[in-house]
Amino acid sequence: MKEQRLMRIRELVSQQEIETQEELVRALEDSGFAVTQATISRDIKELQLIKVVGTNGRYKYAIPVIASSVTLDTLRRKLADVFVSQARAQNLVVIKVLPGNAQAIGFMIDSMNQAGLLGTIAGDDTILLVCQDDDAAMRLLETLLQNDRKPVE
Amino acid sequence: MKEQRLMRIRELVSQQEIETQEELVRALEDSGFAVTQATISRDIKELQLIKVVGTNGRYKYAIPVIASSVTLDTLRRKLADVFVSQARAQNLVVIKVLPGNAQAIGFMIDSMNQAGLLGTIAGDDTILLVCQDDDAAMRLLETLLQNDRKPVE
DNA sequence: GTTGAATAAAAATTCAAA
DNA sequence: TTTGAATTTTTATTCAAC
Repeated sequence: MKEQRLMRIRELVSQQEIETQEELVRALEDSGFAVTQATISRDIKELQLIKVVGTNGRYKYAIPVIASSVTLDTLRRKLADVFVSQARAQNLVVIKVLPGNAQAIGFMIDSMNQAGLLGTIAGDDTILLVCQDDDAAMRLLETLLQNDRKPVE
Repeated sequence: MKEQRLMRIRELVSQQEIETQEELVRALEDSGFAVTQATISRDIKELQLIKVVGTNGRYKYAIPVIASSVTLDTLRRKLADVFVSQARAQNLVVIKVLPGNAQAIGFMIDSMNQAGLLGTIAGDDTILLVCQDDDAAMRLLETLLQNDRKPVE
């Protein structure tokens, strides 16, 4: 039942302006799901829905852009597809990819707003990642290239 | 004073994990800004910060991806830099750009989650945008290429 | 227009239960 | 593991002041 409810929540949130969890409770009721605010609060956390300010200045729930486009996972997969080599020099990381792919990957990395990553420059097949310090650079590399990891739990 | 505070909030939020507004109040205090939670609540709304679920399962404030990276404006500027030609055939839009730039632009367009845009395919210098219908295609083109517009107000 | 104190409103969590 | 009732915590807003 939970699965269906979660799906319905996504639908509802993307279709109509849901301002509060209570409102969502009511909308779900209309859809045949009887739950309380407590449950909805958990659902929202699980779905990673966010509360954004709409054009009318009021809050509403929304599906985050990051969830719909650039996830770490899609980035890793894409990177794995075009990856050529990787090197680190202190706080700098240089990643080489197949020709023509650097900009797209660079942009994806940029979009992730990784902590400790100061900036990204991409040419045709090379991406330069400028990190805050050596440690941040190491962590970033790990994060990006760790695409063999099994989901936890 | 408010301006500086807003900027500092952005900084704080992107640098450290701020879980609640009270925490932000304290962090601001350390930075020399004395404000209450009420003000922070307004600031957060104004900055359109969102509360997201972090990797540790706890909530934290964040700058929304759409606001921090791909705005329509940055996309238009970038597109203007590399734009070569544009054509529409019914619900399809084909944009030609300088060699090696199609993927990055395609990805940016994709990230914007434009309504009516079903999908994007990018090669080396060509981007194909598949829209819901002719109208959506026309509107998308307008949106993308309208880089001569003065900021309102 | 901006703010804080107080308050209302909303959301997260605890705790017990199934 | 999932849930609701109750509760706590957090956040938004009201209202007065500046």
